[in-house]
Amino acid sequence: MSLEPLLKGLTEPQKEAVTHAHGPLLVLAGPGSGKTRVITHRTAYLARTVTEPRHILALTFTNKAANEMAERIRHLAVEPGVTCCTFHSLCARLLRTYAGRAGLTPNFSIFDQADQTAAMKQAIGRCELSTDNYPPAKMLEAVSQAKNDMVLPEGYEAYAKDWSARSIIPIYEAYQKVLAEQNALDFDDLLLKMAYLLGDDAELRDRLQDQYRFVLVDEYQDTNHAQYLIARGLALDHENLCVTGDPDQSIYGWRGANIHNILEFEEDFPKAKIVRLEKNYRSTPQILAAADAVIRHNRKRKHKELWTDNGSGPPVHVIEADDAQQEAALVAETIVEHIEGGGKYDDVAVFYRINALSRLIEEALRKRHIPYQVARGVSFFQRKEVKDALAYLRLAANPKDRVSFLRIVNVPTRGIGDTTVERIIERADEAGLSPLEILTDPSGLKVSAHTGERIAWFVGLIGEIVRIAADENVTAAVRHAILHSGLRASWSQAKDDDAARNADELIADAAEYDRDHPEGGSLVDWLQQVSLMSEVDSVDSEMGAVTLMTLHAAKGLEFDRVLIIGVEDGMLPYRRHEDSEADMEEERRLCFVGMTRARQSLTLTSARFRMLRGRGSRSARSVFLAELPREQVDWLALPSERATGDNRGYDEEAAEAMAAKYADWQCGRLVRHEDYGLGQILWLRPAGRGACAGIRFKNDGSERTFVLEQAAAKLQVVEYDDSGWDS
DNA sequence: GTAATTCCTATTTTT
DNA sequence: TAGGAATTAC
Ligand SMILES: Nc1ncnc2c1ncn2[C@@H]1O[C@H](COP(=O)(O)OP(=O)(O)OP(=O)(O)O)[C@@H](O)[C@H]1O
Repeated sequence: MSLEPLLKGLTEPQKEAVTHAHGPLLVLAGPGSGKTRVITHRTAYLARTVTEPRHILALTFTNKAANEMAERIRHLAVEPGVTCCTFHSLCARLLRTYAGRAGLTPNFSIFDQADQTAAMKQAIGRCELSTDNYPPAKMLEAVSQAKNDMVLPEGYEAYAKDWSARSIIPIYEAYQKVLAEQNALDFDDLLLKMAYLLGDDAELRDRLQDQYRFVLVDEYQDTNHAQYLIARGLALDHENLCVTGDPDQSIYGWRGANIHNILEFEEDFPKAKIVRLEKNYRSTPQILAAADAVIRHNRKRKHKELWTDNGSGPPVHVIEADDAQQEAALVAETIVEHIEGGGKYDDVAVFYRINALSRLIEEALRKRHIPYQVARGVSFFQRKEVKDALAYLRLAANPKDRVSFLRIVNVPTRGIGDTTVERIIERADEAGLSPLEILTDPSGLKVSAHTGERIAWFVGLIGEIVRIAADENVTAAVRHAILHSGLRASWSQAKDDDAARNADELIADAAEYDRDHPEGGSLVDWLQQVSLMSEVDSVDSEMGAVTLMTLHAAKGLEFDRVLIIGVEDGMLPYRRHEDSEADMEEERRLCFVGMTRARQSLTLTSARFRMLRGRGSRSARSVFLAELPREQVDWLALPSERATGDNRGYDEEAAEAMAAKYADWQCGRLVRHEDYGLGQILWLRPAGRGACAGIRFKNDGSERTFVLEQAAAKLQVVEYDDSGWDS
């Protein structure tokens, strides 16, 4: 196969990026402009001209994206050998291969959220602190943030913003110790350890640079500092690093993603070539115009032109429903009409800001017999029964995994109760051994003969799993764990059919793994794959079903018809508490990402009233709806059936009037207040018949809230000043 | 040591 | 509202 077809379907700038083989390259472009396509074709091009497949590393944001890319690369007549995966799986693989250099053993466990919480509780306990004053979730958040910034406990003092933040140093230290003792890493450790290893071990760095002579990173705007160091470390000398991304689609700031990685790429790599793609191949002009109108309201951005040749489509739809049930029914109705018009279920996706919103939609779809799939890859593996089954396997793979041990020593109940477990743990801590090692030789444990028997049986079971995993395959080990642990029996006794079904699904997953890895597969590797699963991985775009997922999970995907639900003030933009403020710019980018997934038709819906957290709440119109180009949008505001008169935020005329009156008021704009001086608008939101604004003042750095109608006399907008990024 | 009950709280987004 | 955690009864 010649190179011809590889380059044929590309525009000039795309071709430029694909064929610019050596040196740093930044592809900076808006949605649907073919960034992922460039990465794919470039990989194929490199593999077939200047290097071999095994010397190419392509990093993606999700496993699904990695698999799809691998598939497309194959279709471009490239021999196998390209490494195509996420940062996390790359690091996990390398850390296993070079475990010794990183001070690990190759069978380390990877701790997910629940495991991390368990480990954190242990750590807090060891510090003799209470989880009341030091909530594990909060502690983990702080630790994760530090790790994303490559800060170790030793460096935390300088990193901590204030005195009180330092109080977590001993907890952070203890947490790391707890993980190390169990031969476990959390998600962030995978990146952090790899980044440090690359920085410290020049020999390894050279070796890896020689292995990966060309590095490509998609969705670069959402990489964190550790990922940045890894990418840079792998390309330090050859500088064959190609990154693509769109600052307007950075939506993981809350997880430590650093938008400056992409903004400062040129400074990091002065020799960088920059390619901009401005033509959108995905969406209709109507969708692009609407998305652009919204994202324009972000002040901290550089505008990018985006145009399309695509034919005109229907106007963007807005549906303002009375309540969430009605909204869900209308979504279902829209989908039914789509099918009656000859469309397919596959073409349709429903996005929402938080997972909880999927429920009503699911109900409505079921009522109309609409097939659907929910992107919930991860939560399957977080189900109690699945985690229980996995704990047996993880313990078999890594006997030091105390979290897994504690999870299932007595699940299902087998007569190894709290007192016995306490004694085991005590002994383990004294002897510096793992609980399982203590049980292997329980002579020093003062337990009854009966308990001793149970213990011996348990140790035997784990041993069997180890043997089966080594001699047979993963499927057999999983099946053995579920069957012989008594888990299956306990579920059928409790008539828990769901649990049994999920266990079967787990076995099926293992079977698929065994099929895909006729050789070279292992329990450790399967467990790793399971741990690093991403949310969208389970989505099948050809299964004849409507797809439901969060806006975050939608990144990088595309659908003919997109519906975004819950576009209400407080939901999108999301506000956690009534009085907290959303990161408006990131919320707006999230909305933008969702909108730009649509090829043909885009519908935004909202509900004036919805039940949430067990109580009802009313909400005002989202600013993002107000930012849409009114004249180009087909707007349907359903009349309120509730004659309470209590939907102030939705008073049409008031909203219109407010929009006109405060047209100049936008986030990021500078304002002057008679008393406080110069300030910047941090956020705006409708309130009653007017608007509320949060403003940070330059003089004293204070943040104050104003009701605009009341403050109008003292507060005014400073004339337009495009101060861009540094404002 | 186990099972049942109540209570009680936490719910953004995810690798 | 729903899930887990703690408390209570057996
Ligand atoms: N030169 C081209 N000719 C025809 N179609 C193209 C071309 N480039 C891209 N496309 C199509 O446009 C769509 C979007 O491409 P792609 O997913 O690569 O964009 P992207 O920039 O990565 O998007 P996003 O940032 O929104 O995820 C895809 O369906 C792709 O096939």
